[in-house]
Amino acid sequence: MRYSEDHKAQTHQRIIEEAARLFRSAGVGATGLQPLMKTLGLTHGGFYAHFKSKDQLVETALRHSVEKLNAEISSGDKPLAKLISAYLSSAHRANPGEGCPLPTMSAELGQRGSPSPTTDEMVRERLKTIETGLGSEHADDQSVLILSAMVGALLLSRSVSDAELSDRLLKTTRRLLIEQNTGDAVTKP
Amino acid sequence: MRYSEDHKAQTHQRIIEEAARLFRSAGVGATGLQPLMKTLGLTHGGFYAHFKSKDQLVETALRHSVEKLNAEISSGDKPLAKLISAYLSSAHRANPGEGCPLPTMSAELGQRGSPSPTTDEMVRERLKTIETGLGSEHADDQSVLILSAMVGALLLSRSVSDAELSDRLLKTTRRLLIEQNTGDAVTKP
DNA sequence: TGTACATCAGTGAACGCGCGTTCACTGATGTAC
DNA sequence: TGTACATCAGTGAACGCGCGTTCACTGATGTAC
Repeated sequence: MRYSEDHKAQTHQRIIEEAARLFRSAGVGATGLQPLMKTLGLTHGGFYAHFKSKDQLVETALRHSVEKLNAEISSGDKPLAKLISAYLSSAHRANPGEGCPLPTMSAELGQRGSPSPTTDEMVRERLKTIETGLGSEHADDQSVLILSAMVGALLLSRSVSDAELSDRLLKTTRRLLIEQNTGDAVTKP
Repeated sequence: MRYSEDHKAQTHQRIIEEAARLFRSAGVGATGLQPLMKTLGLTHGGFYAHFKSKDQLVETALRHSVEKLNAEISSGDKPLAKLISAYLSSAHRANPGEGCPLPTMSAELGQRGSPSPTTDEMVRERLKTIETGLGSEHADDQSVLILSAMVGALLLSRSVSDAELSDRLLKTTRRLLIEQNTGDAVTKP
C-alpha cells in the first residue's frame, strides 16, 4: 500500500525514537529488530525500506539521542547546579531510555569495535556545557572531573541492587559536586 | 576419558578465568560458550559438567574478578594516590579483560535484570578502600565522589575514539583526584 | 600382580530459538491521459 | 471527471547463522577382587 505525503518520514522517525529508547534501556545487542518493529505495529521486513542495516540505525538513534539532549540542555540555559541535579536525579536513574546514552551505551559501543565519533562529540559537548557553567579558570580541567563523576555515579546507582546504596551514590555525588563547584549549598537529605 | 586427581578442578578454573577475561573485554552477551570452550581446547558440551548455566558462570566469573582484584589491592596496601594512578592508567584502559568489572560489565548486568549483589559488594569494598586511603573526616562521602569519577573516567576514556580526548579524560581526572584528595602534587604531563 | 568393572570429564551431533537480512509480493494512493 | 498505470511502504515467508542447552556416547583412569 502506498501512503500519503509524509507517512514514510513519520514511520522513519517513529523507528528512530523507539530504537533510541530501547538501545538505552536494554542495550543494543539485546534489542532485536523484529520486536522493535512489532512494537510500532509493523513487520520486520519493512525495516530495510528505512535503514541499510542495524548498525546504521544504531548510529542514527544515537545521534538522535544526542541532539535531543543537547537541545534540552542549551534551551534551558540552566546554572551548573541545576544541570548536575537533573543528571543525578532519581528520575534520570529510573528512565535510562529517555536519558543520557553515556552510562548505558558507551561501554557496549566501545566493545563492539564500532568506535563512532558520535560518542566523542557528545563528550565534548557536555564538557563545554559544564565549562560554561563553571566559568572560572581551570574550568576545562574541572569539567572533565565533573562529567566523569556524573556518568560514573549514574551508572553505578543503576547497577547496584540495594536501593540505599544506590541512593547514596546518587545523592552524595550530587551534593559534593554542587558544593565543590558552585556557590550553592545543598541541605543534606 | 577419566583424568587424574585435580584435573577437573584445573579445567573449572581455566573456564572461570577465560570467561572473566572475555566478559570484561567483549561483554557478557557477546561472549558465546562455544568460542569460549574452543579457546581452552575443549568442546562446548563439556561446559555443563562444570556449570549449571551461562548465568551461573557469569556470577562465578564476576566473583572471581572481584576477589582477585580485592586481593591485589589489599596486598599492596598502597596509598590513595597510587591506587588512583593505577586505576586511571593507560595500562588499565588498554586491558579491560584484566581490570575492574564496573566500567565494563555493570551497565550490561543492570540491563540484564539479573541484579547480582556481587556488584554491591564490589562497590562497598572499593568505597571502604578509598575511605581508608583518605583517612580524614567526611571520607565516607568523598569516597563516593572519587569512585564515581574513577569509574566514569575509565569508561569514557575507553569509549571515545579520539586518542587525545581519551588521554585528557584519563590524565585530567587522575591529576585532579590526586591533587584534591591527597597531599601529593602531580606534575602536569 | 593381574583382571574385571565403575567412574565421569569431555565429545560432538542435535534440539529449538531468535537473530539480521533478503526477496517476491501486495495494494492504496498519486499521476498521466 | 473517469480510467489505466506506476509507485513503493509495508508484508511475511525464507535464508543461514550462532546461541544456550541436552544427551547418548567414549575411553583413560581408579578401584575391587
